[in-house]
Amino acid sequence: MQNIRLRFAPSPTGALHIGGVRTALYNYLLARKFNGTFILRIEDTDQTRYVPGAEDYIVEALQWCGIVPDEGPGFGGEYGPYRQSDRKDIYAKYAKELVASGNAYYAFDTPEELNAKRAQSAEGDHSVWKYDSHTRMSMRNSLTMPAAEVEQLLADKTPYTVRLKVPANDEVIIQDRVRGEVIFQTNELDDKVMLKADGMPTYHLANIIDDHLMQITHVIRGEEWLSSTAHHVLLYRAFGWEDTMPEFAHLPLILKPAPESFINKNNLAELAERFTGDLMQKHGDTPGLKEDSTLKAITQLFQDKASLSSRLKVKDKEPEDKKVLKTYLKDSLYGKLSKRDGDRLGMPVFPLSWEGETEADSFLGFREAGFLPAAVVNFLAFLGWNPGTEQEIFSLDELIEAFDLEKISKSGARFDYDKARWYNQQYLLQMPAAELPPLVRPIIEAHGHQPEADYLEGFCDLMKERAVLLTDFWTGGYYFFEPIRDYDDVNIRKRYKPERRPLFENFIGQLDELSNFDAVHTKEAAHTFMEETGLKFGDVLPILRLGLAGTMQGPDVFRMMELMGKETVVTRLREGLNYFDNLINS
RNA sequence: GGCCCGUUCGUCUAGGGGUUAGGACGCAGGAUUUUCAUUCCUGAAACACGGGUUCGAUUCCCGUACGGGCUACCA
Repeated sequence: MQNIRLRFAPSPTGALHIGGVRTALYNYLLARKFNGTFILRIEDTDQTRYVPGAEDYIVEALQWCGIVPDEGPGFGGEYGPYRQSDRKDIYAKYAKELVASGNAYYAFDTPEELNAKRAQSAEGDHSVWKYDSHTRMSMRNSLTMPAAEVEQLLADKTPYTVRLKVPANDEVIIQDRVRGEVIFQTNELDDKVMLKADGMPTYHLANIIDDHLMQITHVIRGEEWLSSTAHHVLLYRAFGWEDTMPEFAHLPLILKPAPESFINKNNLAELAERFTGDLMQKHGDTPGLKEDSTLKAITQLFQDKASLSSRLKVKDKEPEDKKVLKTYLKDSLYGKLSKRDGDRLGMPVFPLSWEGETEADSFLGFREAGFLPAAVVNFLAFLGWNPGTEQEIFSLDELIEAFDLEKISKSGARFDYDKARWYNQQYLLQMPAAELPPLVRPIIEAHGHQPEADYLEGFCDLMKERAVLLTDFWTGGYYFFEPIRDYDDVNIRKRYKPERRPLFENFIGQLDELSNFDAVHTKEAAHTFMEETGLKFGDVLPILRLGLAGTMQGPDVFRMMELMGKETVVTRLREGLNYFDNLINS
C-alpha cells in the first residue's frame, strides 16, 4: 500500500461526539500505519446547522487526543481548500457536468410539494414516498418539462435542485472492508439531491468530488453511511471515476450503554427523576401525561430492569400518554449513543466540554471529567476493534502498529463507562512520577491553592493509586490543602471513646516533641504510645485518620503526617478531638 | 412499512466443524493492609431460536426472532 490518504470529515454542527473521535482515530491509525496522510476536511455545506466555534472545538479535541492532521484548515496541504463552503464553485461545476452527461436533472418541486407527497403516501399504506425512477416522470423537472421551459425557469432564477438520476434495474455491489459484499438494487434507491436550492451541494455530492480531488484512498466512516454508499458508487460511475474509487470500511456504531449497567440501587431515584424531567420537557403537552405518575412509572420500570426492554413494547390500543412514555424510554435507553445521553446518564460522551448557548446545550467532556487522553484513545480504539491478543493497554504508537481494518468488528458496541474509567486508572498507575504533578496542579489551583512543588509531588505519590480520574485527586485528597469539610460521623461514633481523650492528648504532645517528623519516626512514636497504653493499631490509627482527614479512606497515616507536617498534624488532631467530643455529647 | 447491517458471559471481545469456549471491565468471595486503594488468588456468568449440511455444529447454509442503521433541499 503506497501513499494512502484518509480523511476525517466532520460537520461543524456542535461538539464532536465521542463516536466521531473514534472515526477520526481509526482513520489516523491506518494513515500512520502505512505512512500515509491524514486529512481533516470540514463539511459545512448545511448553512442552517452551522455552529460557530464547532470547528475550533473539533481541532482542539483531535489535538488533545494526539490525532493531528497532516492536511486540513490551518494545517496546510496541496489539496485545499479543506472547508467545503470554500469549494462551492467546484461542486456547481461538477453538478452541471452531471446534468450534461444525463446523470442528473434539474428539479423544481418545492419542499412543500414533496412533503405533501410524503404525507399523502404515509396515510395510505404506510409506505414512504420516494423521488425515484418510478416517480420522477410525474414530477416537475427537466426530464418532464420542455427544454425551453426549463431554460426559462433557470433564467428566471427559479429555485431548483439537481437530482441524481439513478438508473433503473441495475445493481450496485460494494466491497466493504468490514462487512464484505453488500448489494443494492438501484430500483430501491431514490434520486438524491446533489445540489440544494441554496447552491450548496449535499454531503453525497461534495464528499465524492472531494474524495476524488483529494485522492482519498480509504473511506472509514460510521455505519449510518452504509445505506447511501450505493449512491456514492453511482456517482463515481457517473463521473467516470470508478476505477480510482476509494475503498470503504463502515464502522459499527457506538450504542448507548446497557441499561442494566447504569441502573442500580444507588442512582435509581435520581435517574428516574432526570428521565422524567427530560420527558416532561419534551412531551409535557401530551394529554394524560402527569409528572408524578410518570415518575412512578419510570421508577417501577427501572426497578425491574431485567424485563425493561420487553415492557417498553408499544401496543396499538394503549392510551396516548403511555405510548409517549414507552417510546421516549425506548429511544433514550437503546440505540446509538447521542449527545443527550451524557447528561441523562451522568457520564461524558464528548472529548472536551462544550459551552452551548444554554445550559441544556452544554456538555461535560472527558478532559474536564479528569480523563487522560491516552486512556480515552485506548478505550475508544477498543470499542469496535480488537487486536486479537490479550493485551489491553496500548499507547498510540502501539495502536498504530497493531491496527488492522480486518479486525474491526461488525456489530454495534455499547459504550461502557466503567471500562473507560478502568483504562484511566491504569494509565494513572503506570504514569512516571514526574508526569503527574503538572496534570494535577491545575485541578488544585482551580480550588484556590498554590502548592509547593515538593508538596504536590508527595501528594501525587500518596494519592495516585487511589485515583481513577484526575479529579479524584481533589475530591479524595482536598484535606491536604484546606481544612476538613466533612467528618465521617458514623465512623467517629463507632471508633471514638471519650474516656481515651487524655491518652490521645498525651500522644499529640509526644508528636509535638518530635524533632524528626518523617513517617518512620511518627510510626515509632505511635508504637511507643501503644506499648505504654496497651491500645492496639485498630484503636489508634482510625482516630488519627479521622482527625487528620475526616474520613476513613486515604493513604498511610504516617506518610500522610509526614507530608502535612507537624504543625498541621498537631492542630488538626486537637481540633479533631474537640469535634469528636462535641459529636458524642450532642 | 421498505431497504441494508448485525447477533459468543450484564458489557467490550478472542476463537472457530471435534476446545474444560479464552481474556478484560463490572460483580461476588478470599489473601495482604491500621482504613481506603493498589496487588494477588478464587468464583458466578455466554455461543438467540428452529431447520438443514455433516459422523459431529457455537462455528457453514436457510429461515425466524431480536437488535441496529437508513428511508430530508442533515451530515
